[in-house]
Amino acid sequence: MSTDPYRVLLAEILLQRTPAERVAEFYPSFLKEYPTVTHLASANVKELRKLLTPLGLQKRAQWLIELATRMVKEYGGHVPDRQDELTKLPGVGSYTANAILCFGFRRDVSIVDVNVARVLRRVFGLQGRRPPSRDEALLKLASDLVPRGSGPEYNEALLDFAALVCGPEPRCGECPLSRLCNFYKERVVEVI
DNA sequence: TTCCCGAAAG
DNA sequence: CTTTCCGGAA
Repeated sequence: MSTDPYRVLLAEILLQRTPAERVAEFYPSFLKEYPTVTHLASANVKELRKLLTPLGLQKRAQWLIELATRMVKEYGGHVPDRQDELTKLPGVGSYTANAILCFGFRRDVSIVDVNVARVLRRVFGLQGRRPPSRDEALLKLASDLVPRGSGPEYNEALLDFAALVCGPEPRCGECPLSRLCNFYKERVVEVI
């Protein structure tokens, strides 16, 4: 796992509303073109946009350049390591900021995307259908669950679990959590 | 058609 | 609060 905050930032911006598998396909070429914050800050908008074409959301080209430019000017060419500073940057919301803090700086913060939210709601029997970023109860729960010292490993596992096992169509038959999952219990009752 | 490791703008 | 950004695979 890459722990260079810049690489994490770049990856997380590319992953927004974009399948991880397709990002993985193009990420190496991005990193080769723009290996550091400084390279990205002086990037050509049109070239960057061309690289982004197969991934969609081309606003990200403008975001990335402004982002890098401001990191050079305001943070000495480094990625800031505070949530409030990160979310001031274009294209960086609460989710992306937490992902950078976790995977780039090894902070034990929670990372709650729509998939993780689905898992937590199922397991703990929560109702919410609001966006995860505004569901305070869910965020509190998610935060309390992060094991001290293992934030990155825990979050990566949870993300993968949400994608591979507890997806939109849950695979309860091969799920190790079914015994303690509220959703599974309700489901069994439903079948009977 | 929906969905993808969201954020900004309206 | 809702819409828009965005292409491509399933």
